[in-house]
Amino acid sequence: MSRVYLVDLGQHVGQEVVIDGWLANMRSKGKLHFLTLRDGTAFRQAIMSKKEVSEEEFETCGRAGIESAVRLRGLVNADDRAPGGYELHVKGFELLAEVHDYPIAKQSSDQSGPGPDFLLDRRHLWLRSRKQHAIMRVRHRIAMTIRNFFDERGFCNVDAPIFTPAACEGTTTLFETKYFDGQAYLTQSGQLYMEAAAMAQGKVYCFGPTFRAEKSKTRRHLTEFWMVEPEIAYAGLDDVMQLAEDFLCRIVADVLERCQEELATLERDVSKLQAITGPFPRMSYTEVVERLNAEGHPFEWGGDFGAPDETKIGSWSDKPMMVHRWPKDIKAFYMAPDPENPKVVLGVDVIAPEGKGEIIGGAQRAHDLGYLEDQIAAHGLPREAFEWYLDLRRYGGIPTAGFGLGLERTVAWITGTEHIRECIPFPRTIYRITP
RNA sequence: UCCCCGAUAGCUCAAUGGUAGAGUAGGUGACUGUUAAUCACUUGGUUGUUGGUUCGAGUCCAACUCGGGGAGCCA
Repeated sequence: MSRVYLVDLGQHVGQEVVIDGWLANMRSKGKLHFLTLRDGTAFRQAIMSKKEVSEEEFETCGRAGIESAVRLRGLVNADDRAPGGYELHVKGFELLAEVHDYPIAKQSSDQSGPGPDFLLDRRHLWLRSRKQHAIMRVRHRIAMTIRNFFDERGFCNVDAPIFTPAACEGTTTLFETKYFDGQAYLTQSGQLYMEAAAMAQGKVYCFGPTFRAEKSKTRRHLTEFWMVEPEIAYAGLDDVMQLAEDFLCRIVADVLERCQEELATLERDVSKLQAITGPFPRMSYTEVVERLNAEGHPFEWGGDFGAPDETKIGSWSDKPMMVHRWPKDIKAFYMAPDPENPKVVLGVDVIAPEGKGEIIGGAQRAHDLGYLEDQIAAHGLPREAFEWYLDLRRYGGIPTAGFGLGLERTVAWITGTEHIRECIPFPRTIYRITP
């Protein structure tokens, strides 16, 4: 008799097995206990009949509270009445850790659950719930797909530093920290380092945490989030748009294939995900502005899109929308100017469907030394901090291109989660740094 | 930094300025196929803090504290 994980229960029908887990829920009906077990791999049902266990085991189990740790021995049966199709008929019960006051109560169908602050204060326990478990599994699958996708395409993983000497993009607020006798900042993007790496390795990506000290209080913002940033040497805007499209299609396809149970738990409308196939619509910024105005949604050329604008743009397609060639004045200093129109730069934003907002920002990088020097000065950035970056143009400078994808926003879109804070294990927001 | 909203039982929320309520969770009991079980009974309160108006404040006013949504900014 061997210990078995709940997810593998179906492979042991007719066998007697041992399950180590926790009591996610229990319903008692007279001389029967229905236990919902979880062990990290899945949630499955066990049934304990009074006549098949000792009096003491039956009573002890009946008194055990939610989240008690239990070891069960029993026979695996296939049964259509059991969620998941299989259940354990208990023959032996051992209470490993008794719990009677678990702080997160189960919710009833016609009542709303606990509020966000209550649950976030107990995030270390909330992670055990079905929904949070499913979201973390999808997050894991996306993270694995990110690494697999780039590895299969010959990208080298070159990670960027967390401590940086200055802003990568200048405009956004950085977290400051002491660094021995001096000062350092937490990275807001690994991109500049990826440009250096791309000129060493050809095709590279970094994948790690990123920090923004913006005082944003919205469902789309965290102060610490994960970003994957590929960068390719000898590549342009069109290359990077195609890469982003292939990348998103692969992520969606992998989740659809390997996270079916999680998507069901999350009650995700999978038809919305099945619609995510190439090609994605591509519109220039100027075309978007013209269409917005044509549809009675006034918008002046030169501004950045707000949330209502993004929602409108997102409504034009069931697929991610690629908006390219943005006004130079509202984009970062390093973006390459469009040779056909000096007022715009070769950048692209990808707006996710279903109102989930921007998930990708990318660009072809300016490789002309003089242009970059002018841009650094025009943005008021400290020239000394960028000397190494300018070296990339002095020594073999060629066009590189890449993008950044926000992991949590992608998880929120694919899982259909309203708040980004549920898409990272321990969220960091402007008012929260615990647990 | 700005705008809007909120704070009442462990949790989610009600309560014309006039006795503090319900659901749920917890507790006790019943039930051999439950699916977030059901049914009966039951414990549970310094209404965020401070001050004010009033015969009387959960309710009206002010300030403060904490939080939520959004703007800006961005992944």
